[in-house]
Amino acid sequence: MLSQSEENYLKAIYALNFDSRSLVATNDLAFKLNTKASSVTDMLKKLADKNYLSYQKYQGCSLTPLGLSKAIAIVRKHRLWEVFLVDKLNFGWEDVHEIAEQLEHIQSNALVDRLADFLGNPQYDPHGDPIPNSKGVFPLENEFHLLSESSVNCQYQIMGVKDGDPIFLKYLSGIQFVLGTVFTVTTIFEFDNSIIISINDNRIQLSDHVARRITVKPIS
Amino acid sequence: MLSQSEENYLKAIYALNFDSRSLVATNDLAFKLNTKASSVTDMLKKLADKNYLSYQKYQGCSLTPLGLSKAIAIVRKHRLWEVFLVDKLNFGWEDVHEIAEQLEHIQSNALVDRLADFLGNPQYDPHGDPIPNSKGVFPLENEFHLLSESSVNCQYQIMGVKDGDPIFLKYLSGIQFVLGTVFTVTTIFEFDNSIIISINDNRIQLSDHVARRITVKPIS
DNA sequence: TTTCTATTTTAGACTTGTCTAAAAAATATT
DNA sequence: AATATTTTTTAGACAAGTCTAAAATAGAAA
Repeated sequence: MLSQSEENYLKAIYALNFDSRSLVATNDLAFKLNTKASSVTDMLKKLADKNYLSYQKYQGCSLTPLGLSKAIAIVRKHRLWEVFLVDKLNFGWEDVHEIAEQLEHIQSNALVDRLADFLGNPQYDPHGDPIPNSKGVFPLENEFHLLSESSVNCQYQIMGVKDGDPIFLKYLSGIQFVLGTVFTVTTIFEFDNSIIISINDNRIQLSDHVARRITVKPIS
Repeated sequence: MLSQSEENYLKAIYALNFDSRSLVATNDLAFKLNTKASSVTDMLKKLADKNYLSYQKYQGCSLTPLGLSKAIAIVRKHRLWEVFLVDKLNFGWEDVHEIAEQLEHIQSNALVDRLADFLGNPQYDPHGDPIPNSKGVFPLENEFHLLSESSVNCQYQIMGVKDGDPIFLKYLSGIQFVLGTVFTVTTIFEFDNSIIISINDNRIQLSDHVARRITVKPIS
């Protein structure tokens, strides 16, 4: 059985390295978890002892299959609860992250599975992030890509936002830029990668910073 | 802000003494919380410092208004989540307590209030326990109960029938047993729970089967 | 009223998760 | 290659919450 802290570490390691390409650095984890590197070192030793991750002094860590499955289970819970909060309780999508951070630690397999059924086994959460099934398998990937990789004069639909910051989300809602919105890329400025899009005749300029955090789907 | 442990202590004190009649003993709390008396003493000091309860060495404790309102808020959350689990996720009412014990600690006023709305602001949980509203006020108790739970020599008025079967209703009218009828319980036979009532000097025997389907109100 | 017993508190220790400050290792710079 | 810088670990401390064992108190019995 994992403590909430331990679960948060596994989730953070997964988030920093979900493609399992390289090792996760102690400092990066400390930053992500808003804690100190020395605390991270202590926890990594403990989780390595429990076989949730492999860890070599000074080299960083990576999840074992056991740790990975735990991390994915937590992600599944988090995203299902977000769907519940938005779809059933009518929360705004920018307000649900903090509550889901708490709900994701509730321990009960039956609860998660029944919740998923109740919600109609959704494949994506309100931010457009994929929800793994009870076996940890993610829905098949589609042709989504980042807005920062879009092309001039193409039409796209916004499918997800890769940043939970409420201020950012509020900014997007403010400019009518919400999940499902259809728009056209009008201009791309090479020198800073900022882009101009048009949403029903409104032209809006978005920085590269913003464009890198938005997932879009090309419209046929 | 209260820790989960602190919340559990407040809830346990409330449960042991919700009529605020007397002081709660350290040992009783230790038993209820499945912990040791020494741990309880430590926590009582801390909660008294924070003004959630009043505590005198060797005398026991009782909740302050602040502590009481916190305890009631936790009870509200617990019972609302139980309704959610049973009504929406189709859990059996005997399986929900453990999960609700976890959910009751989720911190978000908006969540509780929206959950209550979503559930239709229920007044009772699946076990029949009353659910306080967001201000901590419990639903008005009505003194109705089943005729099968009546006492000998008490006078009652019939308030409802929990069975729509026309033959049953016809039988009741036949013995003058209609809504509003006042009667006295004369005898209760322990061996089969059948009872004898008298309606203006007529004595009538009713089976437990019948008594379980009739709601009564005690007369002053 | 004194003694016995049950309850409660204190004292000191342990675990978890965190911290600061200093030491060690890895990496970058010159 | 030697030095400087950054990253990471160690060492030691602290708060929360718990425990055991011993001491203090309250209430009951003699």
